[in-house]
This record gives sequence, structure tokens and C-alpha cells, in this order.
Amino acid sequence: MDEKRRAGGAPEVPEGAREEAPEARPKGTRRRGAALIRAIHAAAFEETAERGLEGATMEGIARRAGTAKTSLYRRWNSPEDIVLEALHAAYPMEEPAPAADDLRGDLVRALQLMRDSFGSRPKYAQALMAVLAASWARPDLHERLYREVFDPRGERFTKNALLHYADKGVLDRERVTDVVADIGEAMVFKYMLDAMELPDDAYLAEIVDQAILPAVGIDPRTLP
Amino acid sequence: MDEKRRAGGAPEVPEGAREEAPEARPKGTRRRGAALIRAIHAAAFEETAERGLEGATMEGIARRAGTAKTSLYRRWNSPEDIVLEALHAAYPMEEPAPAADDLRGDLVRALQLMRDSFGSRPKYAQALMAVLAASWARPDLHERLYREVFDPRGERFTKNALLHYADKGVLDRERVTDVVADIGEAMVFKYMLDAMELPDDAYLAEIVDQAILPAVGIDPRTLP
DNA sequence: GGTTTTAGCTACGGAACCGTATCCAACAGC
DNA sequence: GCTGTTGGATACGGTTCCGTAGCTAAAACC
Repeated sequence: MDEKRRAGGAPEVPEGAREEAPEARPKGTRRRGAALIRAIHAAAFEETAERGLEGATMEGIARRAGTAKTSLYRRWNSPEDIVLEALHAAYPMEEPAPAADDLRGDLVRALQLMRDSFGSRPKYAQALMAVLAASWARPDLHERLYREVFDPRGERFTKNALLHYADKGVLDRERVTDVVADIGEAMVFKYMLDAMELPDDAYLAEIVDQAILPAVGIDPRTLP
Repeated sequence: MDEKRRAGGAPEVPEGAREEAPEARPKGTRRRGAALIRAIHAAAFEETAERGLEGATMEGIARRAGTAKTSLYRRWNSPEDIVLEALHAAYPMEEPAPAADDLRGDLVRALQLMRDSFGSRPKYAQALMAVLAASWARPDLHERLYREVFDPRGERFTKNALLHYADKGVLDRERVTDVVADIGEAMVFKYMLDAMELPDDAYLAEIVDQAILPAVGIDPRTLP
């Protein structure tokens, strides 16, 4: 067993949990509207990433955003509300299937889009992970997450590409099942969990060549 | 309050995160040793599942286990310590590759083993999910999780089966890459996240037929 | 039986959050 | 410049959790 984390009642800051310095800005000035909200969203990501969805507090978010608790309660009722709104605002735009005649390239690009969306904003991926985990034990939250965040944007990064080329006759439409359409996302996700970092382009290409293309009946070695 | 519209027999928990009733037992009696520890582990799963790793508290675990906070501090220093120990104790035993001459069946069984391990103990999957999510933002915890929980048991449910049949010449050894060895676990995991439930046997079979077998160059329709 | 461990109970001061109220000041629009 | 709006600061009582202490009593040992 480990040593005691602290001795006595010392208010010492536990290692690793230190908060970022509040958004510094010239004293006697104020943000409002969109600029303020952006700062609060970023703070909500930080707070959720470091303390989990259930550990996040209004006071913590306010501190990180360099604003007052009262300013948060003016708009939201809970950390959860803020985080979900922040996730929604940050969720990547859907890029309509690039019509190039390059199945393999389009699949890789679809996975790149997914990966880059995780890296687009600091702490975005960690915050999303925290919410996903929490939602697994909370049907209400799960429903909200998929309705307010995922659904409105379309989802399915690789599925569009696969269907596009199925329509063109490049591959068999019957093979684009739900299972197959999920392979790419599932693999990227698992990689992130194991490695604690975003996959590089080479790894994405491996996913496409070794998992997705074989699943739709195409040997990548026969491709141009 | 809502009407009671209880159809089935499941002891449905009304939303609101009510805690389970403390382990009832005859008054004036005490558990000790292993029996007590088992109850505390179960309580730690509940607490972590419902409130997240960062939201779990010693008081909450003590309440659920029907024991005293002081009894927890006697052995552990934090909820995290308890949960990690509980996960370690509950992690499924590795089943050596069943030597039957049935690749497809062995793969399905490997995934069943993985799935059943998640359902083996109440709240086990949710607790593990919570810890995984938290660990993604905390290198120390990630290291601990993999060292104290995953590594000691071996991991890789499908990889063993694939390697076994590669050695027998049933499939090409070159195709059993890290990516391919991860497909099964990744797909089960993604399914759980999306559906909030464990996959049934039919879905596991789909994963094997539509994703894993094609990836190792085998058309399931050609199998016995 | 008597003795040693180990659980359970109560209580404590300190800390962090909660959600709200109050008041003042910076901002935007005119 | 004047004015209504929106942020920021402070304070509050109430709750939960922290980690420790002191004590009693059940369980296990011999």
C-alpha cells in the first residue's frame, strides 16, 4: 500500500491537480458575450478533463475562466450543462465526402478528420472521454450526449466514404454493415485509450489497410 | 413524484443517484478479513460507477459497504486505492487458448470471455470505464492501471487465438499485426459505449465474421 | 476462560462547494 | 455623455467530505 498522501490536515495542493492560472487580462477590463463564453467553455474542458464530470464544480470552472461564480449561474445550472454546451460548440463540422476517386485516401482522411477533431481544442478529448464514461452509467446523460452533441452533426466519419464508393460500384454495398462502418472509429478510440495520445497518419493508414479495406473485401495491395 | 409503472421485476432505481441500502446484517455482528474486503470492493464499484472516480469518496464507500470510515482508512488511503485493488481482484482469469480446431469458434469465445468479464460483477464495467476515462488525463493513474490491473493478467483476448492458428498454418502469421489483434476488443468496447449494454453472442459473431476474419484474409463463407 | 486483533461508532475542526443575494463597474448603444 | 445591460466581486448559511482521535465490543486465537 502507498504512503499517506498527506500528513495532518495540511491544505497542501495534491500533486498533479494544480489548476491553470486564471485567464490573465488587464485589470479593470471585462469580457462579455461570445468572448466570455469561449473562455468559460475552455475552462469547463480543463475542469472536466482534470477532475472528471462528477468532480467538476462551478467554483472550479469560474476560477479557471477568471470569472465569478455568479456569472456562471446567470447562464447555466450545473457544470454538466456547461460542458455539454462546450462539447456541442466544439464538435467538428461534418465534411461532405470528398468526391475524389480515391477510396483509400478518403478513408484515411476521414480518420484524420476524426483524430484532428480530438486535438482541435486543448483538453477536448479528455473532457469528451470523461463525459462518455459518466454517460455509460447514466441513461439520461447518454441520451443528452448523443442528442445534443453527436446527432446534430451527423457522425460516422468513415461510413460516408464507404457508402459513396459502394454506390460507385467500387465495393459491395452489402459489406458496408454497421459493424464495418464502426471499425475505424473503434480502432482510433482504442488506440487513444491505450497510448494516451492521438494516432499519427501512419497508424491511421494501417487501420485502413489492415482492418477496414479487408472488411469490405478489398486487398490494399491491389489498389493503385 | 412519478407513478409507479413497474412492469418487470427489476428493482429499478429511480433517477437521482440514490445509494444502495447499506449491506444489512444482524445487529451486533461484524465482518472481518476477506468477507469485509469483498463487501468494500463491491461498494467501491458502486460508488465509482455512480459518481465517477473523482467523485467517489471514502464516506460514500463506507456508507454503501455498511462500515465505518475509520475501517477504510485502516487499510487504504483513498477511494482510488480501493477501486484499483477491487479491479485487480475482479479481473478475469486468463483462459489458455482452447486447442479446438475451430478458429471462428475460438474467436467468438475469446470475445465472449471479454464480454462476460465485464458483466461478472455488478457495476464492474462502469467502474472500469470511469477509471479508464480518468486515466486518460493522468499518466500516473494510467501507468498504475495497466501495471496493477491489466498487465498481471495477460490481456489480449483474441490475439492468442489468432497466433495459435497462425502457428498451425491456418492463416498468415504476417497478418496478425497489432492492429488486427486489437480489432475485437476495440469493437466490443465501442459497442458498449454506444449501446450502453453488453453485446450479445450474435453481435460478437458479426464482429468475427465481418471484421476479424477478413482482416486475416479468411472469408467466413469458406469455413466449415 | 483470558488475551489480542480488528471493526464499528461518535465526534471533531478544517476545507471545499453549493446556490443565492447584494452592490458596483465596465461595456454597448444611443 | 447618458442609460440600460451584463460581468465581477464579496458575503452568507448550509452541506458534504476530509483525515484523525478515542473509545467500545465483536471475532479469532490459545
